Amino acid sequence: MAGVSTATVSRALNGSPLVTRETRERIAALARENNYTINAGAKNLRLGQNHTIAVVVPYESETRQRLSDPFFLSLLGSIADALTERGYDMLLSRVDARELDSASRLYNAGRAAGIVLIGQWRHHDQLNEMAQHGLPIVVWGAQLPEQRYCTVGCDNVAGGQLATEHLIATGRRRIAFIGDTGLPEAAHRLDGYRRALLAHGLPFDEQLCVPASFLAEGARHAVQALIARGRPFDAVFACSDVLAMTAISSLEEQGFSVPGQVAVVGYDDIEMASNFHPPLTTVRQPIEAGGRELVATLLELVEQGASASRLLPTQLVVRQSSAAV
Amino acid sequence: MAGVSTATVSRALNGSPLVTRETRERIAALARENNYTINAGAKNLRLGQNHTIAVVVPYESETRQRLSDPFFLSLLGSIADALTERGYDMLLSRVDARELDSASRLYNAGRAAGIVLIGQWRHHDQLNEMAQHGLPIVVWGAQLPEQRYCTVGCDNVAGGQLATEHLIATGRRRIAFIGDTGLPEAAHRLDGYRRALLAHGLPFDEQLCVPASFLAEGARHAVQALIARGRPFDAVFACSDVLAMTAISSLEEQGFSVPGQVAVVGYDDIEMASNFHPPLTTVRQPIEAGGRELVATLLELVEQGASASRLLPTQLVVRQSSAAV
DNA sequence: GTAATCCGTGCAAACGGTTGCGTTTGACCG
DNA sequence: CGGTCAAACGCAACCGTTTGCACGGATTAC
Repeated sequence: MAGVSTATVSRALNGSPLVTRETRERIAALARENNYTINAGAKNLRLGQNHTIAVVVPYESETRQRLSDPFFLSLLGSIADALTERGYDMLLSRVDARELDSASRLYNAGRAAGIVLIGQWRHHDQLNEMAQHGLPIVVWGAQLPEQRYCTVGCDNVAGGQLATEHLIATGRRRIAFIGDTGLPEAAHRLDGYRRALLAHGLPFDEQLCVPASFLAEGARHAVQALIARGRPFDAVFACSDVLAMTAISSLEEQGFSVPGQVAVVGYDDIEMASNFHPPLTTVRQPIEAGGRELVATLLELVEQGASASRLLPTQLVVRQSSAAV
Repeated sequence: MAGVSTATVSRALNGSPLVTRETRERIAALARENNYTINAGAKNLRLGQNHTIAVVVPYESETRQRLSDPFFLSLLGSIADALTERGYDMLLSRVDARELDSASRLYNAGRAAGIVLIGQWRHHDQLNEMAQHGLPIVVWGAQLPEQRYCTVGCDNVAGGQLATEHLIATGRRRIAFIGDTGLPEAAHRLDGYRRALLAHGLPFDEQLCVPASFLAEGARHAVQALIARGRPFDAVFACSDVLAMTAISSLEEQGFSVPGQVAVVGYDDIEMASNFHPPLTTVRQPIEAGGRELVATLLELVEQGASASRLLPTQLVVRQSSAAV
C-alpha cells in the first residue's frame, strides 16, 4: 500500500532512524487507518523473545475449588497491574494441583517467559524439582528450608506474633487459633502465635488450636468444634479474613458476643475487613507490594538468570473486633 | 536426535497416521525426556490460528480502581475454567477505560482470537463502534437498545423485581434502593424495583433512591445520606452484596437492627453472603454459567462469525437479613 | 568529469513449525 | 526379474517479522 517493501514498513513502525521521517509517518498513518498492528507472534518468533508471563493458579481436582478467597483474587489483580506497567502480558492459567509440573509446559512451549505461581500449598518438593530444571518460577508463599525456588511472601511468623501479642495486650488469655497448618504459611503463623504465648508465659493449649480449610465453611466447623471441646476461650486468631468473618458470624449465632466475650483477629486485610461489622482487626499483607515484588523477582530471574526470595513486612491493623472489654 | 527430519517429528507429535507407530513413540519419548514441546507461537503463525482469548478488565484511570468486587473476580475465575476446558488460553489484560479500543490491539496483533470484556460500564457507544469494525467481542453486562455487540448477563429487571417483591411480601413498605444507576445493569435493577412497587400500588419515593459507587465505601456514604434525609425506611435493596454487607454494618453502627428494623437484600450471591451475619438474602447471579456462556458466545462468534446475546436467569436466595419481623 | 561518500531502501535469510508433493524403500505379484 | 503399489519419510515453501548486507541515486570532494 505504501509502495515500499516490508523491510521498510518494519523499520518504520519500529521507529528506526534509517527510514525518512516522511515515509515513516506515511506508513504509520496507513497502519492506523487500516488498524494494522505488528503481529505479536511472528515478532516474538523472529526475535526469540517473549513478553508474556504466565500466572498459574492451581486447583485441587477433587473439589475443583473455586478460586474464591478475595485475598488471592486481589493479589491477582495487583500482579496484572504490575505486569501491565512493565509492558508484559499476563497469561492466566489454572492447572490441576496434582500435575503441577504441567505448568512448565507454558514455558517450554514458549508461551511464557516465566511463571508466577499463586499458592505454595503442599507442593514444596515438586516446586523444588521444577526450579532445578531451570524453570523461571516465583511462588507466593513462605520460605522453607532446602528451597531451590524463589518465593515472595509476608513474614508469617511475625504476623502471627503481632496478632497474638495484640490480643494478649488487650487482656485476652485463652486464645484460639484457626487455620490449615498443613500449609506452610499457616504453619508459620501458628509458630508466631506460639512464640507470643511463650514470651508472655502463657501455656499453649492444643485444644484451642483448630484445623480449618481455607474455605469459608472451614471456620464455621472450626467454631463448632471449638465450642464442643468445652474449653473456655476469649479470643480467636484466624488465618484469613474470610475465616475470621465467618468465625464472627458463627460465634454470634452461638450466642457469643464479639468483641465482648470473644475478640477476633483476622489475616490479610482484604477490602471488606474495614466494612465488616464489627470492623475487623487484622494483619495486613501488602497486596499491592506483593504483586509488584512477585513480578520484579520473576523478571530479574528471567532477565538476569538469578534472583532471591523476598520477605515483605506485615502490619497490624487494629479495629473493633478485638476491642478490649 | 531421532535421526529423522523435522517434518517427521512434526507429524509424529501431532499424531499423524503417516508415520509408523514405532517412530512416533520413539519421538514422543525423546520429546518427553528433553522436555521439548511444540513452540506455540510458531505453530500459530504457520497455522494462522490462535487459541488465546483476551479477557479485558477496564479500570478508571483516575482512581486506578482496584478490581476488588469478589463477584467480578469470581466471574474471572469461572471464565478461566471455561476457557481451560475448551482448550483455550486466557490472556488477562487491564486497560484504561478511557481508551477502551486499545483492547482491540490484542486482536489486531494476533495475540488473541477474541475478547471478553468484563464490565460494560458507560462505554456502550465505544463498544458498538468496536464491534462494527469486526472485532469479536463479548461483554458482560446488560442488553441495551441499538446494541451491535453481544452481551451475556443476567436479567437485571427481573432480579430487581424479585428482590423488591420479596421485601414487599415480608411486610416492608418503605424500601430504599442503593446503587450506581449510571451503569446499565444497576439501572435495570432500579427499573425492576419500580415495577414491583407499581405492581403493588406502592409509591416511588425518589428520596429513598441513593446513588452509590460500586466500591464498598459507597454504601457507607449512601446509608448516611439516607438517614440524613430523614425519610423513614424499613428495607434496603443494594445493587451488590458488597454494598449490602457494608450497608448492614453501617446501619448497625447507626443503631438500626438488621433485619429487625431494616431488612436488607443484596445482589450477586458471592460466597461470603451465606457466611455473613446475618446471612444475606440476595439475588443470585449464576457465576459458573456466566463464565461458561461468555466463553461459548465468544467462541461462536470467532468460529462461526456470528452469535447472539444471552440473558441468564436470576434467582432469589432468601436468608436471614430480610427475615420478617 | 569522475571518484568517494552517504543516505534511504530492497533482498534474502532466519525464527520454529506444518504440509503438499515427490522420493525412497520394500513387499508383492505376474 | 521387472513392474506396480503402498507405506514411510524428506524436501521445500510458507506463515509475518527483523536485520545484515548490497544496491542505487544524490551529494560532495577533488
